[in-house]
Amino acid sequence: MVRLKDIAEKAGVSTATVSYVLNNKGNVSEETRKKILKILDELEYKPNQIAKSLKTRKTSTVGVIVEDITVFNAPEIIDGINECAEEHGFSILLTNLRLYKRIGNNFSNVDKCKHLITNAVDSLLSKQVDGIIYIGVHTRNVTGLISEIDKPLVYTYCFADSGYSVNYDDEFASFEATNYLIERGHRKIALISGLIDSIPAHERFNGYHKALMKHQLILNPSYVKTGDWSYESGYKMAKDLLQQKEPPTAILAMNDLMAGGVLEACRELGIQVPQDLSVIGFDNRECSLYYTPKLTTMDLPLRKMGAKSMEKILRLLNGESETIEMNTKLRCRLIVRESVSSPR
Amino acid sequence: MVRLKDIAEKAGVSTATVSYVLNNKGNVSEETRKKILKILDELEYKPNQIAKSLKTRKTSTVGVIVEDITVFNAPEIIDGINECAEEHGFSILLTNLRLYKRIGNNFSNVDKCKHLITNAVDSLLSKQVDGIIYIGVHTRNVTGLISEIDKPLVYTYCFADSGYSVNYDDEFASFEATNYLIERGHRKIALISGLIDSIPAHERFNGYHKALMKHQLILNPSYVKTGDWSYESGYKMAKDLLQQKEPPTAILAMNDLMAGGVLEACRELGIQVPQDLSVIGFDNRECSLYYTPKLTTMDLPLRKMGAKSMEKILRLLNGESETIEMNTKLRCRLIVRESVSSPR
DNA sequence: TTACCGCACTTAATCGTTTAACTTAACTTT
DNA sequence: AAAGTTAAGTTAAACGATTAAGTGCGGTAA
Repeated sequence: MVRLKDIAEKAGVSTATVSYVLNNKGNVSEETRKKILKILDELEYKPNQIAKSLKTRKTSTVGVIVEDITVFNAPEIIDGINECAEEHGFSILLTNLRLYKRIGNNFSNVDKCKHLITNAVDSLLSKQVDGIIYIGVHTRNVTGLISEIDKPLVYTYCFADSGYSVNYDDEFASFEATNYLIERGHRKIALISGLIDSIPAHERFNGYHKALMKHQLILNPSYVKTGDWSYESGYKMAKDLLQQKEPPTAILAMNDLMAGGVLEACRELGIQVPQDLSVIGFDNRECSLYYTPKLTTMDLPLRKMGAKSMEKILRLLNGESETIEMNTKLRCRLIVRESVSSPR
Repeated sequence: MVRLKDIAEKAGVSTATVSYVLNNKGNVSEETRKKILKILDELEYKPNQIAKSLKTRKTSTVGVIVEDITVFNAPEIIDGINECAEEHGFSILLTNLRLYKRIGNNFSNVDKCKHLITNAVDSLLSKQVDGIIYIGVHTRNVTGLISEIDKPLVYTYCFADSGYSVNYDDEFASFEATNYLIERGHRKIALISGLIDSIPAHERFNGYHKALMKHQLILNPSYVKTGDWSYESGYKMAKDLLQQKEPPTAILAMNDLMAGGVLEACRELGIQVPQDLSVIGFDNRECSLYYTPKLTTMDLPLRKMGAKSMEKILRLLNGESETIEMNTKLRCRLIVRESVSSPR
């Protein structure tokens, strides 16, 4: 291990001078600087960031808490964080809560959940991270799960009543998808919703409704079905919808899994997609590319969300809190593939 | 920020005593201990791990370098690392190389690749990680990409000629899959290989071959096709195979994507799976669950690989290098779903 | 009585940096 | 010539922990 002191001794100067050279500070003659630079290179000096951090009280490290890293979408968000962090010399201290494996899918055990989160936060703070990004699972409101901390904190992919957050614009995305179908000539557009008690389900419903209204179309309640986000529920709801006396000519599913179920139902019922029925999904999940036909779906700005979250952290650290948006909503993008056409 | 010193002052003792209480060391009377514990709790003392690390030269942090976190399988491995790390009070400093986005898929630019890795390693060493785990993309040999370091280093999901590594047993997995088909009565078993220049493709071919030999079956060269791991290549090779004069009754694809292509080819050719043709995939990728029919496939021990890698790091730190296996190969597990039956 | 031991602490050095404050010499200004 | 300024360093105190070595005291053994 080569220390600053070793460099200083070899160069015949004080550690302060070496430090000044490393940080481009203070007054150091060109001659001395060159000499030190040379020795630095020769001895392959690598600064000990731990020591530096202790003195400067900055670690250039951001703590990332993710509810479950193996859950769909989390890696892309982390990737986005990583990209922005790296550009600014920051590292990522990752904490995976493994919430699904530990408390199941219903999150009813709020206490245990809170306990896990508190532990994670404490551990990160102990390691002196400069800020924390919390990655949720989109559908949940995490208000109150993290207690006040005196470092920058940004929530992404989840909702929080207070504090900074970064999400995508569910309502607008749903509006656009519906609008796209209408502009292609569809009038009988069905919606397969996810669980009704989630915020995104509400917002997406609103977007659907607003698009209908914009074109003076009446919302037909028998065209709105509620699934539970699963493939099977999409299959089931599609059968319901398509066996009505006046079936829809298009179905907007609130995620790609349910859209997959719709496609399977169509195969069974002998309905051709997109000739007889147009289908739009949501998420641009990888599998949507391997459906037959390839699914037209909404792509989520996941990397951008990560990058934006990190950017907020950096600006917060920079004391720019006045000028930072509390809740940022990023735009989704419709990926046009093969599952939509004009109605016959 | 509450420091050890603050606790000591409030308790009327020296910082040493407080430190001894915190670390359960030294001689401290029960009375003093209780008093300190109480104050520790009252002031919500959180040790500064940076300071502790500087003194102890241990950070309880493992650096994880992943070639691309958004690539299939990486999150599960990280999850496994995380689980084991957490159990032992370790944190994960994550470095995502984003190799695909930066140098494309061919990895021909070895220099740039090496440069990125060297930077990542240096950065982690600067932050004084106790060890490093390198997560590759399975198909590659990464020998020489990381230069010698004097800390524990474990490769997983990739091959390295020297050093510690953790992988799964490709050959045995392929042997088992083939054997399963044979035991169900198949004799005409085709193989759709991935790119032939990769280590796993070789090993899986060997497993396939050995299973045939075990049952005195002759390897029929026209039953072995080489794809490039993509859905489309699976589709194309399946068409080749199925339009031969004597088509196979079963196809083993070296990944789920190509198996998906096989299923699509079957739909087009009016071939019923599994009645007319049995199909086995490899990877247990999420999409395989949404194929029609649901795909029988090989599940990879990803979490276990992560956990095992972390375990090796810990044992290496513990000075147990004598007793640690250099290359660990973990078993895969066949997931039986709906795409295999006995031949007619 | 003296020597020794163990208990329950304290003292102070240390880990590898940073940085405010100081020093010294050379140069400028009046 | 005296005073002031500047350049190019050095000194030494932090940062918040750990820990070897030291201290003082009461008890025990020879």
